[in-house]
Amino acid sequence: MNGNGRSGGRPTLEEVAVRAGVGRGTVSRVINGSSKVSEQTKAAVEAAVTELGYVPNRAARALAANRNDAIALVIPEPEARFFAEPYFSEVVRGVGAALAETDIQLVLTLAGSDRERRRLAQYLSGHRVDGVLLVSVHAGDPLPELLAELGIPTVISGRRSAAETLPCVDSDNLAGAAEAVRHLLDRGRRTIATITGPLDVYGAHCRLDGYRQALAAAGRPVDERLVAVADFTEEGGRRAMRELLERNPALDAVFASSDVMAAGARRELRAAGRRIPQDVALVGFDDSVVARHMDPPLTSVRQPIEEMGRTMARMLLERVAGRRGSAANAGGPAVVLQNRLVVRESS
Amino acid sequence: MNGNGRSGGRPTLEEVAVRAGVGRGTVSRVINGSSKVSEQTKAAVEAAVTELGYVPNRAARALAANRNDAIALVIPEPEARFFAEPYFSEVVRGVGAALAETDIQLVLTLAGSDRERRRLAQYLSGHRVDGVLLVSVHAGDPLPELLAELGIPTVISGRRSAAETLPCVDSDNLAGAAEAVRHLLDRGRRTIATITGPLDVYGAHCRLDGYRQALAAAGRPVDERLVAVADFTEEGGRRAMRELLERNPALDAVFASSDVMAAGARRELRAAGRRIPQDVALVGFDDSVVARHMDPPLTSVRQPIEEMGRTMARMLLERVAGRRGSAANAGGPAVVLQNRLVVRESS
DNA sequence: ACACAGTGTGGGAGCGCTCCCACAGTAGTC
DNA sequence: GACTACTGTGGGAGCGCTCCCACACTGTGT
Repeated sequence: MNGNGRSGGRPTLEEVAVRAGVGRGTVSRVINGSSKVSEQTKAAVEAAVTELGYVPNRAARALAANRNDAIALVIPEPEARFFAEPYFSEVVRGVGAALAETDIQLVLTLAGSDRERRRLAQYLSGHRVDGVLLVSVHAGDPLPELLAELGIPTVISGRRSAAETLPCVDSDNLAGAAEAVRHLLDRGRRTIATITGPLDVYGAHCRLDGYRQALAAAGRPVDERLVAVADFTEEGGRRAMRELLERNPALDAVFASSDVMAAGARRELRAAGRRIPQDVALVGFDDSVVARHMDPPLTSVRQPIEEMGRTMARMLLERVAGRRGSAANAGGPAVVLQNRLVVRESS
Repeated sequence: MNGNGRSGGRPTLEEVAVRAGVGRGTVSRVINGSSKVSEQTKAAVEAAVTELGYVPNRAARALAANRNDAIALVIPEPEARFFAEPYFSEVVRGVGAALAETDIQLVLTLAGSDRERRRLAQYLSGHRVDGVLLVSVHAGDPLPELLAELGIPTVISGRRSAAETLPCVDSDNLAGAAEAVRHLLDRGRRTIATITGPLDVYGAHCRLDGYRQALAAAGRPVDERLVAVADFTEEGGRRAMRELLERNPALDAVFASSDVMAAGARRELRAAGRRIPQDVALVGFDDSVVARHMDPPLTSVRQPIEEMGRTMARMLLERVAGRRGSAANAGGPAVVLQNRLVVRESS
């Protein structure tokens, strides 16, 4: 009646200690794989742990040790739709894989509306996670700054500019785009147009640079009439394609900076009676579901998204571990992973 | 030097109490919106809270109150690919929306490999979450049972059978399929074939039943040669379509139980020189990206996935709240949401 | 013989809350 | 005017850990 009916409940550290005939401190040391414990005691403790089916209480541990054993993955909701559809799941998969070996929770946070973003800021101020993974941050986003102030380790995906200061993981957009264009050149295409994303998005900018560099490297002049800026949407891609066709009726290849825009372009090409790939070769970017199911299947640049997620998580964990030692967000190196061209029938 | 440098740290309940000139208990009551506190004191406490920027320490709260303020969303990884691509994100979005108003964390757990599943079981045994959301559980999955034993409230998506015992949220697969078939009948199609998913998957079974019932309701006999069983993959859809064409060269419509299978079917139809929709009308299920980007765009049955996620989360929260009162998983009602046919050019 | 640095180990203190008992104050009742 | 019945409120105890100081013990060097 005095609330001491604990014998039925989940075992505590103390109970393990009693069972193993040692002190609490020793059990704690064994559990945390820490220093100096004799083999013998260690074995005894481990036996007691398995016999009792002991699982440490996360809350107690967090409270005592002042950490959370949790990191947050922040998804900027509105963007999520833009991105090649599997993007989101692949990132999660990568992050999950990196976390699988650890005892760290993945807390998912959506930050779509302004209201949600405010809630998120408030949430983060509560220091409820040890670190934060930010997916596709905008140039003007105040979140990174807030996190820096709070001293919460952060890793972002995708550089916001060439001079990214935050630790981040990106794919080599420039090289990927260049490879796509080189591929078109290799196929004998002579007049290669490109449909870009909004140029204030750094990644889109890089892809355009890749296009330019590949042409330049092949000794081809870059004709600005072959460049159309769109907005990563299908309709935008379609409009851009229409423009390009008007300006350059003789074009025989198009590199679109996203599969979705490529899908729009494809529609316009069809409407204009151009065959793919016979009349016009088409290459996209993202290697999304759209690419695989397009007719004809779309050649596309594949980003190692899962690996990016894994790398981000690993970088973050390192930072979290080293947190106490030094500055949390000291300019970590940007890791840039390679893209790969997946060739299909559209080119 | 004695570690008492707390003045700079984050404020605690106690500090708020001092500031407001009240006791700890009172602050706790205000924070938790609980009973009997005079308006006056309440206001004083709230003022102190905002002045200090107080945010409750989640770990301390969890430890003291023996709860977690967190629920887990378990994603069976391998499946995730099967499902219409946006499925995953939409569920998350719905769950996130339902949780936005609360102070409850969403913990994401991937359970792909057997190893991961074991880890998950271990994780759950640790009672680290107050409730669990299970997405697309298999008939033989031991997880629901484990959770029941542990007394952890659970809600699943998609019934495992007609006699589902767990609280769950599902969409009306039968009605959705029936609507699709009725639509084809309305369009004047006479010979309507169907490509089904594996029939031991309850949802696939229901869709086939819907097909049958719609035909029966229209007074049409159901010809079993018009039914081909596939496996929810594109290649499977293609093979099934080939079979169907061989057996019924005169068919003029196909209802596929998933968009991906429809994509396969479309390819086979093209190869066979059938035009869509002139010669053969095609309808899919899921209304995924694939459907929107198909050529021609695919008519498809749309499941209210986001709403399903929202509903699941709400059901779970109710159960978590009522946990102490009674049995956690007492046969909750299955909520079945309506599907909607999205008509596009393929039919 | 002594001091001295190591190793392992036990256990007190305390993390920031919630729970709940005790108690002051106010009001209603015989 | 003493009794009971609230309504608010304060604060002790304790949730299950980690941290760290203290205390054996072992050796080694003088």
